[in-house]
Amino acid sequence: MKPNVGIREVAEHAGVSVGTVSNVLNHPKNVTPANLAKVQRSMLELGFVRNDLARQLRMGAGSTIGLVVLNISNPFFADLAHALEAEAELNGHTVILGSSDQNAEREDRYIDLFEEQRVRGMLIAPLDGVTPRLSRLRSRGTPVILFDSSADPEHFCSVTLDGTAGGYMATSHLIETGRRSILFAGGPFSQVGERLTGASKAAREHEGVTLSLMETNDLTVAEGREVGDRILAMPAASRPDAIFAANDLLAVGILQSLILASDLSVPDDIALIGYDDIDFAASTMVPLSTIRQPRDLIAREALRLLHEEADAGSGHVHGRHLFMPELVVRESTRSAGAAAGAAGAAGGAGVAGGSVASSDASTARGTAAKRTGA
Amino acid sequence: MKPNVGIREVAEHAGVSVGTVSNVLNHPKNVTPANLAKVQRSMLELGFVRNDLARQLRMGAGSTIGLVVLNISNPFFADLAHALEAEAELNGHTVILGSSDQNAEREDRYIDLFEEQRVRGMLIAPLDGVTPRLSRLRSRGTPVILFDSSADPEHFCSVTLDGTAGGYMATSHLIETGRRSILFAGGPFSQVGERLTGASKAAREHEGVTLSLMETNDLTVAEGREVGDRILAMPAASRPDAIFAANDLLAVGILQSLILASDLSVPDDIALIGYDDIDFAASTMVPLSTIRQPRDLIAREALRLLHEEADAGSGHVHGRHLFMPELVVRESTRSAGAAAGAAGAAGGAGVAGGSVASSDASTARGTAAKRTGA
DNA sequence: GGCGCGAAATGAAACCTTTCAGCGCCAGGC
DNA sequence: GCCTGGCGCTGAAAGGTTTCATTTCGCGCC
Repeated sequence: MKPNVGIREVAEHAGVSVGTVSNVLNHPKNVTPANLAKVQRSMLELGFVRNDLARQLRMGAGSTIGLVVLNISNPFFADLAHALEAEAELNGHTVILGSSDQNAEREDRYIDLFEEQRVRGMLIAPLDGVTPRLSRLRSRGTPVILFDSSADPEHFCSVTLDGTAGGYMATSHLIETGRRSILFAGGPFSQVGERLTGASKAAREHEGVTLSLMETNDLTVAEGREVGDRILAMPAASRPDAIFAANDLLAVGILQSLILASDLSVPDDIALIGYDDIDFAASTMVPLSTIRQPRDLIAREALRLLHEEADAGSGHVHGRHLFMPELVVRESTRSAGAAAGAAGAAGGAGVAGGSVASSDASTARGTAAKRTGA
Repeated sequence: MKPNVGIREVAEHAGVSVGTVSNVLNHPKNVTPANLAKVQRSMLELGFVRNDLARQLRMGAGSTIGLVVLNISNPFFADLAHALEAEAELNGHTVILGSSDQNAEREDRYIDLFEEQRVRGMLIAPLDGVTPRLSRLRSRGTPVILFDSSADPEHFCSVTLDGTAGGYMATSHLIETGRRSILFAGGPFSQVGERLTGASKAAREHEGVTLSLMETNDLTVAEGREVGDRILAMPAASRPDAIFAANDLLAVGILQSLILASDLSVPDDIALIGYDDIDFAASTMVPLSTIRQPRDLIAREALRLLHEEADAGSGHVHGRHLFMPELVVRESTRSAGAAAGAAGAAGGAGVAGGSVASSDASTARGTAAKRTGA
């Protein structure tokens, strides 16, 4: 219909210069009320829409934030995306989405794509830790914030939950409710390594506790059901009395599988704890105990860091921000005898051990962040 | 570090003109192999990254696709986003995300934001049907594809499941497995109207079937639990013997609530069917019968339409694309007596009624699309 | 009435790319 | 040997905005 109507047409129509129109958009207070009104009327009449591409081009950098997650179908990432997007929108920023689907090639393509789009910064849950590609990206000037606490805090900002503490909490909780033979299910281990580390630490600190492992290819419901089936196939005597699933999806699948075999009860025969506290965790047949990650806090902090890095330029000091997770006790780990303390969201109650990680945890109370600067 | 390195610096470094560098990027075959190699080497050495903003600006329109959904935390939309994004990435396009959170103001802001970004097109699950704002958007030239079959096919392309057919299928299935007193739970009705229409049509076609309604504010697990509680509060005699929940989240909540009250059994006392077939539907304590929506097909078709509309310009003929949903039978509607036919994903088996919608459904078999052109 | 000052408006430059008309050059046909 | 055509390269224009050095205007004050 109309050939593109730009700032120039508006200026002509309103009888002012392009500079004035630009000022109306960006520095209204430097414009006479009379002119302001005139220009605004012209904009309406012509149906002017500011071209953000040109704007970003001229201004040097984007108003867009790239998010690369492992899989957007995972409710944890969906919630994270949701929180990020709400937070970004407050500043007129926009989130563009990339789901790597656990595929390094896709991850690379998204990084390239986003860099070409001159995103203001990227938030990445990297597949293989920090690759050279990420380093190059950063050194070219694109702020990068990682969801991965194993990153080198010298060169990258990262925002994560303390997976070691979380794993420790979960396992300690299982131990304190009387379980002794614990199975850690999850994988690939490269992705859930910290949780495993925490779990094994807790196990080592207690006499008579054994921790066994079952690695999965993925953290999905389907994989969980397979884990469940494998457990059911074990001789009853050698079955674990508790399972720590590396995320809630897995736990849901395990639960499903165990419960269909009606001779086993959760939590009486086998206790089960997950990780993430996705919305469904409270809605499974046996409501799932889990480790809660404050996604909105993570999102907010990630964006804060991103902006800081974008604004400060090279003078920026990277930091690793570890949020302390929180234990959420529900039915699936109820102790066989009496209930262990108050149920509900009593954070960290079971993590009174002497380790550094756990004392940090109880200090931080699940909300504060600890900064490890460079 | 480096001042931005652009096509110009590359040209200088390689000893060619900017035009040649551009050709290397866009029409490599018009460039001498020698020059091509020289330029590519220079790009690598300088760490050149093409500026997509300038590119899009010059080329007139974007490589970005705006997606505005009701809530990205809803697994149905998360899956849709996932499918879209995978599909878009094939063409080097990018998906930017907006979650309106059932809030008209947010929806508006996203539409504005995306228009300013000169998206190639928008996919919108509109809150209040087609608003004047959407019409204006379209008339200014941005392709708009709706997830809402109630849209006027004269002026918009839309891609949806046939909600009426789905509602009819679900309800017919309940009736055929012997249920007579059916409760439709969901809302706001403006969003699930078609499903309700289909349900009430199926009810009317059968003697002795009553359909009652319970409106919700939202389609979430929490609302579902409230629905469940309300049902439990009813005198046992007047409780429905089947519930058709307008989506799976709601159904999950209802299930949770009913099952915690252990005197009721699903499906024996109350059958339950959901809508969407989210991943969790198969993983709830009682696996949930539901209506499956082929999300990846929808995504693909939506993008096809979007590109068609973007390329064809004003000569484009809008169309409404209705995909036929598919009945997925699981435990939660098992008939009280024997199992009704094979369980599993036996599509449409229960939808042999004489109505137009259902015969279309069995013809289309859940994959084909029916086009209602303008 | 003239001077100077601050506020407001101006218009060209810059951001980085793609496109395109034009130019030089070489091979081949006459 | 000259003309034609084709191929590759060149360099400037265009695309819409913001920025900024300048110009213009209005007003108070001497």
